[in-house]
Amino acid sequence: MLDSKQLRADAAGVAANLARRGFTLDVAAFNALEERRKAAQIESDRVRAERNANAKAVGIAKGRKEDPTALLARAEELTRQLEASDTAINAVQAELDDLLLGIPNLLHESVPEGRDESANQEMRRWGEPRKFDFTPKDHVELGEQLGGLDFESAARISGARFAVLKGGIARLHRALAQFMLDLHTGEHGYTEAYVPYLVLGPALQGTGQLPKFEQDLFKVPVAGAESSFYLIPTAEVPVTNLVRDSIVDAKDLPKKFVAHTPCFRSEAGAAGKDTRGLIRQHQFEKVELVHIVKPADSYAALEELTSHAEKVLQKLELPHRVVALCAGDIGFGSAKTYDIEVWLPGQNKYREISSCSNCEAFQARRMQARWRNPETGKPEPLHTLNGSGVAVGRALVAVLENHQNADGSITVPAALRPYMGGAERITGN
RNA sequence: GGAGAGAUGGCCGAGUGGUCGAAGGCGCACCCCUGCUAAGGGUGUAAGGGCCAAAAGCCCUUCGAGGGUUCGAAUCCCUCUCUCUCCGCCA
Repeated sequence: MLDSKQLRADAAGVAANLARRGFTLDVAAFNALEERRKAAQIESDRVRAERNANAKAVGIAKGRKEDPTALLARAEELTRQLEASDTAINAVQAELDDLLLGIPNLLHESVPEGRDESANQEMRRWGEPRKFDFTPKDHVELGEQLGGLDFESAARISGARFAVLKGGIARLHRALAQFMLDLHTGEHGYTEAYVPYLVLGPALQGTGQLPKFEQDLFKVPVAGAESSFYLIPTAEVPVTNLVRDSIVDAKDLPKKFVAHTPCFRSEAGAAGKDTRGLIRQHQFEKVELVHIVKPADSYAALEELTSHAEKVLQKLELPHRVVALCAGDIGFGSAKTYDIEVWLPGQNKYREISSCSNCEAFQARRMQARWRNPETGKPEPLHTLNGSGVAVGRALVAVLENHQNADGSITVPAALRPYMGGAERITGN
């Protein structure tokens, strides 16, 4: 959520920034609501102050054995007034919250202009797409030939957008996740976290998925309870919420977490898109990186986090490029995002395998996640960042397609062999 | 699932209807004294919001959450959540 002080002080500037993403901020509506809220709060505070003073006077009068009848009459009147002013303030506040929670984050000045992904800016490339002396297959064909990728069974069990992995490919999938965790904890200084996969609404509101994007989530009702669980769409949700409602000591920053979790997405708006293979599933695994940092450090942290995700692909010998998302393509809560795209020979193009975002204070404000700034002595919002390090399912796709051989077998990249019992190749069962 | 106990400020912990946002301690910050290795004294120290150009100051809210009783609730009542102990069950 945006800083409402900034919104009040510079509504036009905020609106101009949001317009870059194609979001129209109704400044007049905000100002009107804010005026109403302020008036209601002043009135409510005034009545409450009088009621408090009056109640105190009653106590004092009784202590002195004086007659409190007049004070009591006034008190009843004040209580009635208070009910009215509370109703008014609650109504305005609810409207204002709705408005504020639906406004996306401000963009960093370095974000390129543009309406859609065609305007994204390539920052760098690593590796050369391999020249095949045979026609490379895509991962679906490779996986089915190897007997390790079974979409038919998955469809029977759970319908579309699920997969069953078996044998060497299932192990490769597991190996990828283990490898990434070990790399990030061992070489990049992350603390591993194991977190809940079912979360409550406030956690999702903290990271920005709620209230606006409920249709993207799987909701799990609990018998007899009024609140439901949601399946996490990314580990970003439980991990970033580790600092919700807390004031972190400056000496404990930065915090860097890595977590491997399944992710669940309803893909409500993606009908017909990427229906082939493992690219877009309802359930997939991801290794997620989260940084909790001082505001002054967050852009350096974004570069660092992105480089950590790239390192995974480099060790797996997977050609890739880094792209700065343009204004119109950037996610709701992010101020700046780099996507990492891996080369997929089966599709003959680069496909997203990681998305690294600096959310600045956007999530921190929603979560009340703060640090005590030694310079001011005051609690101030932290900056939060997250990025995939990387998506395991898509990494599996990339390994299969990039390291395939003419006979349909897969060469296991050296970095993964320790996790594969030393195996150098995956062949059919 | 059953029975019981609890939830108060960064931490510990007092507080059962009225100047309680809350004693005391720890921690932290600053100051003073002393200076023979370790202490002694003082002051300050929650968050969120509002009025104000700003500071000062003042006001409101918050004692797990929500509701209720009351002129007035940390304190009484109800519901819920979480934690701990014992029993049951279980990976």
